[in-house]
Amino acid sequence: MSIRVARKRSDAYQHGDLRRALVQAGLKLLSEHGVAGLSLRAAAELAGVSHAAPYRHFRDKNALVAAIAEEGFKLLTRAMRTEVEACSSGDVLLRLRAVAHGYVSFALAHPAYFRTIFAERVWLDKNDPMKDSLVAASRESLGVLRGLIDEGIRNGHLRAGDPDQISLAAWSLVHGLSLLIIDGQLGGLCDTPAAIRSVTDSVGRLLQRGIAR
Amino acid sequence: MSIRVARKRSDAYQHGDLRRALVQAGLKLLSEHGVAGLSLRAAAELAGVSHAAPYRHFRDKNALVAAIAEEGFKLLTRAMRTEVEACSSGDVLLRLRAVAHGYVSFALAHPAYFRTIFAERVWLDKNDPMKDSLVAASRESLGVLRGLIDEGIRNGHLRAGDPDQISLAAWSLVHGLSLLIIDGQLGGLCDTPAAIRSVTDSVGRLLQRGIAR
DNA sequence: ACCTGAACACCGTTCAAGT
DNA sequence: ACCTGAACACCGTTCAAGT
Repeated sequence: MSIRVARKRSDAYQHGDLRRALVQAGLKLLSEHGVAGLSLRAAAELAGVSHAAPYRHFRDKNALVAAIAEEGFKLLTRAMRTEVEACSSGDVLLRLRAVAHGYVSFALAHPAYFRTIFAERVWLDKNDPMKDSLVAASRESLGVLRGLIDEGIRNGHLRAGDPDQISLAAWSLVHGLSLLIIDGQLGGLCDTPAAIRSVTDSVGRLLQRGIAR
Repeated sequence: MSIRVARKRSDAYQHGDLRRALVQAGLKLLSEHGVAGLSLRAAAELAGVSHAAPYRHFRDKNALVAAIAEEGFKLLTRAMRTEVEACSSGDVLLRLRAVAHGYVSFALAHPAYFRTIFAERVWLDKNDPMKDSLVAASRESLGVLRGLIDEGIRNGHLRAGDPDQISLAAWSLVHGLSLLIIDGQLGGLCDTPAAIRSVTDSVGRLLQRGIAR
């Protein structure tokens, strides 16, 4: 996907929607140059604006990263929902596997983006006024998984248990697997989409055997 | 733990063991100022040496990070071994839980360090001549987990299965859980050692139910 | 062989000044 | 209200020069 960044016309006094343009620029930088390539100055330049201009819209770099992360969670949520709907099965276990696949696939397709979403500094900055909406976006992402687990427990396809614990286990599993792959720990094990599905499924099945009735 | 960095005496021509001093300085910077606080220039200053001196020992910052990561894997390995030995049970499942606890505890005790160990750039740089020993250190870490799983399959405490798959699932689970906690995703759920053990155990049990005989 | 100091191209952040 | 340009304190990296 090619990301468009609205540039300020050089004869204009104002940009119009600089905030949005900076977020788009950040996404472009992340996807083209990785985490290290994301800088306020580079984003400002892509938006056709001076390097100090972003400070009218974000109080620091971390605030821009938080805005990008929020956008990222929405994309992650959509990626998981799309997989679940494509599955179109009544079987909760199959749909859980689809969510897992959506999660891992998103991470592999947008590694720098995925890492940025979970970058600690975004989460540990208590004063960020944007934090509420970021947390909301994150909860919605996790909600896709959580909803299926609740449903499985309710209709008896999953063994009775604490849904918080089960969600956390499932989330940890797909999160860890995603990071091990994109950090290169598995030595290029997952190059093809088929290989991704195979690894995700086989790892997921082991947990499923533990939580299924 | 307070980390000592050997400084060059200002009247001396050479440092003596600058390479080692820079790695120690890196560890100190990581533990005191986080990932963002780790810079070649700051490490050089801690070692009492000019900012260009490190380039006689590391071809770039990434090479220093790789050396730090190698040291980190050794500490991680020791942390897991210590937990397993303290467990002193013949039960593979109990010892697996001890390994899991060692892994997660290490991550929570040294978050910046843990993140650095797995930083993608360290792994994706194919040309780094140090990569072989880094990979060896990483394999030894994973070997602690892997050894227990092999043993469990051999003596029948674990269900028969592909040990690669089972190891990957277990590793993904503890890795994901560690990162979700240190990245603040769980909202300060794990503040006390008891809470860490409780979460690790409950999540681990779900996977164990899937892989135990 | 090992280290220094100056230099270059980047950062994030602040602030007075412009429109 | 929004943006610019200069400034400051940091980076990583290179390179001629010193011991």
